[in-house]
Amino acid sequence: MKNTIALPSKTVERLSQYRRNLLSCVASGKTHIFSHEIAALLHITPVQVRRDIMLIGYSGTLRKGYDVQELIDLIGDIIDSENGQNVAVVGAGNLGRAIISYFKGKRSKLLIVGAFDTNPEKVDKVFAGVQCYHFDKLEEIIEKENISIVILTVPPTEAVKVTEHLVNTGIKGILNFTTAPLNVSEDVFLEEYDMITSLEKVAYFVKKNEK
Amino acid sequence: MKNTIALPSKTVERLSQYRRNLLSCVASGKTHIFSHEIAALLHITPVQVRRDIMLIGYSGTLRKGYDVQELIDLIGDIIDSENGQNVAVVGAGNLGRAIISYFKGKRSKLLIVGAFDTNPEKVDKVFAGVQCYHFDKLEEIIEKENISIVILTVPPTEAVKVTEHLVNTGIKGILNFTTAPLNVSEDVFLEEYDMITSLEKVAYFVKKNEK
DNA sequence: TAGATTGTTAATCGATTAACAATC
DNA sequence: TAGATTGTTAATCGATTAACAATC
Repeated sequence: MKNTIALPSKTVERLSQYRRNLLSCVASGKTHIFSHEIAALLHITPVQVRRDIMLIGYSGTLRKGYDVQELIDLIGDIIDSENGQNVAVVGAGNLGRAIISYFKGKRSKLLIVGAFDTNPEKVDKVFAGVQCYHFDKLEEIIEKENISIVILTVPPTEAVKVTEHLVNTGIKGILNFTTAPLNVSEDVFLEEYDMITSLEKVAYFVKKNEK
Repeated sequence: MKNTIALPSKTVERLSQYRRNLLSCVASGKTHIFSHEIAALLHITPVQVRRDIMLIGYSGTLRKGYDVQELIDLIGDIIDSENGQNVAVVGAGNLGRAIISYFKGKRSKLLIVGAFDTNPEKVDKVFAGVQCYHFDKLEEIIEKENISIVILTVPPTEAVKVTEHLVNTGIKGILNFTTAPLNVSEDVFLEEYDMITSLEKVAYFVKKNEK
C-alpha cells in the first residue's frame, strides 16, 4: 500500500464525519443514501461528497445512491488500521478524564488503553474502565500495550518536556489539547486543538454579525 | 465599523494563536518579537505572519520586529467585544464541567457565566465558580446574564431540540461539541468540534506514515 | 555599509464548485 | 420518457508562498 498517495487532510476529516453520520443511518435502518442527503447533514455541497467518495474509489448507484454499510466499511478500510490502534491519554485532569469517558465504546479500532498522571490521587485508579498509571511507567506501558497515539492533556508547563519523552518512546501521533507550542520530529503527526481559539473564532463572528 | 470586511476565518484562528503566544512572551518579559519567531512557534511561515498582521493594519519596526504588547492589544480590538461577551455551557456532564474549569480565568472578555443541565444532582451546584441552572431557566438566565454564545455539550440525542431552543432564545454563536448534525438560522454562527474526527485524522496519518 | 527585516504584490498551490455527459 | 442522480473534468475561488523593494 506504500504506493497509495495520502488523501487531502480535509477529505480525511470529512470521511470521518460521513462515517459518523452513516452509522446513525444504519441505526435507524436506512440502507441507502444520496450525496445530497449526506451534504445536507454536514452543510456542504453534494459535489464535494461525490468527489470525496470518488477519491476513495467507491461508486454508488444512480437510482439508490450509496450503500450505507458498504460506504462505512470502505471508510473503515481507509481510516482504521486492520488491527486497531491503541491510544493513551497523558494527563488525567478534568479534561483528560472527560475525554476518556467521551470516547468510551465509540470506535472499536481506536481504543484508549491507558491514562498517565503523576498525582497520587489518580495513579492506579480506573476512569471509565481505563487504568491510570504513573508517568514513570510510560515506556513500559506504551510498549506493553502497543500504544502509538497520545491525547495530550497535561498542564501547559509540562507539555514540552512530556512530549519530548513521548517522541523518544516511539509515539507516532499526538493530539495536543494543551496551549504549549510543541516541536516533534517529522515522522510524528501532530494535531492541535485549542478550545480558546475555537471560542474566540465564534466570538469574532458573532461580534461581526452584530454590526 | 459595519464597513470593515470580515477577516478570513483562518486568519482569525491564527490571530487567536498569536495572542496566546504573545501573552507568554509578556509573561517572560519579552517586549519585541520578529515574524520568524512567531512563525516558528506555530509551525508556519514568517510571510504568513506578516501578511496576517498586515491585514489587521499593524506595523512593526525593521530592527525590532513587533511590539508584543501593542500587538496583543490590537488583536484584542479585533477579536474581543468592548464590553465582553458572556458564554454559557449547556450540558454539565464530564466534558461540560471540564471545559468550565479549563476556561477559568483564561480570557477576561469571554466569560462563562452559567451552566445548564437537567440532572438534579447538578442543578444549583457551582462548578469552578460557575452556577449550574436547570434548563427551565434558560431564557431567564440568558437574558439576565446577557449570554450570546453557548458551548454545547449535551448528549447527542438532546442536541437538536436544545439547539432549536437556544436559537429561539436569541443565542448568536454555538460551539458544538456534540456529534449531532445541527441546523441554525443564517444569523447564528455555528462552529463544530468533533474529537473523534481529530483523533481519526491522527490515526489515518500515523497509519500512512508507517507504510 | 552589509545584513536582516518588514510590507506588499504577483504567482502558485490546493481545495471547492460549476458544468455536463452518462445512465437508470 | 423525463427527471434525478452519479462521476469527473475544467473553471473558479481562496489561501499560501515567492519575490522583491524599502529601510534601518
